[in-house]
Amino acid sequence: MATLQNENRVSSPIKNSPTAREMLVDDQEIRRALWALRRGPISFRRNNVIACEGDSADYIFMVASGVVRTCRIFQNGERAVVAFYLPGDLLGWADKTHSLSIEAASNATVLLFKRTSLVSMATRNNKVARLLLNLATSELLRAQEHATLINRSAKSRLLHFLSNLSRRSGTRDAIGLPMPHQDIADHLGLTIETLSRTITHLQQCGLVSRNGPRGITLHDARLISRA
Amino acid sequence: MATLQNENRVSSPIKNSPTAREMLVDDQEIRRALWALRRGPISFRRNNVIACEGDSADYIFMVASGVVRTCRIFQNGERAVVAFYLPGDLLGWADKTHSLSIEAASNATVLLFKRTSLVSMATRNNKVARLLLNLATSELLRAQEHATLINRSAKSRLLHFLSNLSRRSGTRDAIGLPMPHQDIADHLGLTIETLSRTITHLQQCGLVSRNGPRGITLHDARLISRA
DNA sequence: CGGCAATTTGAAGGCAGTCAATTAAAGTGG
DNA sequence: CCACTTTAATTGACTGCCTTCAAATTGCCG
Repeated sequence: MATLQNENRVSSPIKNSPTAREMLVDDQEIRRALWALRRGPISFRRNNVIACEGDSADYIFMVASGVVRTCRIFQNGERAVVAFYLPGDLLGWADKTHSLSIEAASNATVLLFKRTSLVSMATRNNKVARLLLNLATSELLRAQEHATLINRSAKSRLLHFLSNLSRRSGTRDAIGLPMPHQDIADHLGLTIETLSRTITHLQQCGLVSRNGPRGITLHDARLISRA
Repeated sequence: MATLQNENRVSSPIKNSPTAREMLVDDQEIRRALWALRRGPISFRRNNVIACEGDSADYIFMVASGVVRTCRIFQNGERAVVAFYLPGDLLGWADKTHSLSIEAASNATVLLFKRTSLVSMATRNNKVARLLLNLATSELLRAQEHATLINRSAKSRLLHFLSNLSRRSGTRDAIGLPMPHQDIADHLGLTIETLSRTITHLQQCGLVSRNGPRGITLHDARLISRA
């Protein structure tokens, strides 16, 4: 399909950014140092609010299990899901207050870190400093990458999302979508109807197949970033 | 115009994030410390490439004058302008290589900072550490804010862009657009035709007025974030 | 003044949105 | 375990916003 090959980049520029999980596994020393600062884990059920827009951003969160989303609600009731966070991801960077609400997209458990503690530890341990900078940088890259979807078709947006999710969650083929279609639609700037139709379309193109409404298998290996 | 009021947020959650310029002005000590590390300034003419996608990200850039843009080119020749950077802004955060090309959107001069030098200085001076973290955080917020435009109308996108540009450039009313329409269109995910039509539309609504093709005056004070 | 680039305006078509109805799945209580 | 309720997902017909293609106009710089 010509449109497809043209619209989608085969390579992923994010591949050089190790996930939080990878970096933490790499360095036991840092893990132990950070572990001493943690609060939690705290459990949240799906759709529970972890932090509100405007709340003081005293804590940084790390997803331990499940999926967490950041949202903005507009005055007309529309919602934008800015990002999803998977186990190992760190979220909640902000200067003073959270600019987005933080919510559990599935049942989830999260760890809390006092922001000032992280910063002061970073000034004593430059491995921690590099880790934090890398984490912030990789989240910036993800956000910028997501922003490039603004002028792309529904098909492109969905393929981008699926291959990203596949890579980040570490599964090479079958993806069990851990969040409802409405969340994905609000993340990609589509309606749930268009999302459903686009999945069907990709299926007809032979790019994906479905295992029930929440199960999707990516077929085209080019769409899966090589680890 | 009901649609307008509903679609656009009156408040800007970014207002709490000081710009690089403000923070640098605030603290002479940090300014002097960083100034010692600078290379440059280097001048670039409009459309000159400052760094290519894939280049080793050894240096962080600070805009001294003019406007710098970060871009991605797709295989079909389409371009996405991910962000614009104004004087005082820091850009080029990356793990190992730049994931976007960095180009001069107008004639511009930039300063260079060796990334490893910045990081090691941050581990010695926690004011510098906080500065860097704040700068990275505020850029993350801008990128996330931009990503929320993905499901909004052309009018919303343009108003968002204009009020942001007005606030960041420090001008309260008349904005001299420092970049061509094509750059703005590629940034907002629109065509230049739609951009032009949308400007005309805003003018007919009485929200803006024009002083020539590059000059725009915002009328509705609600759209200008209060400093 | 001439030539080129940038912007504006017009007309027609396409992709995604809206509205509405159906089907499937998940949660609840008996 | 099954009937019932509620939520989530799919499919269809139609509308609308933005794009595409084309042409005219303006502005800039030699």
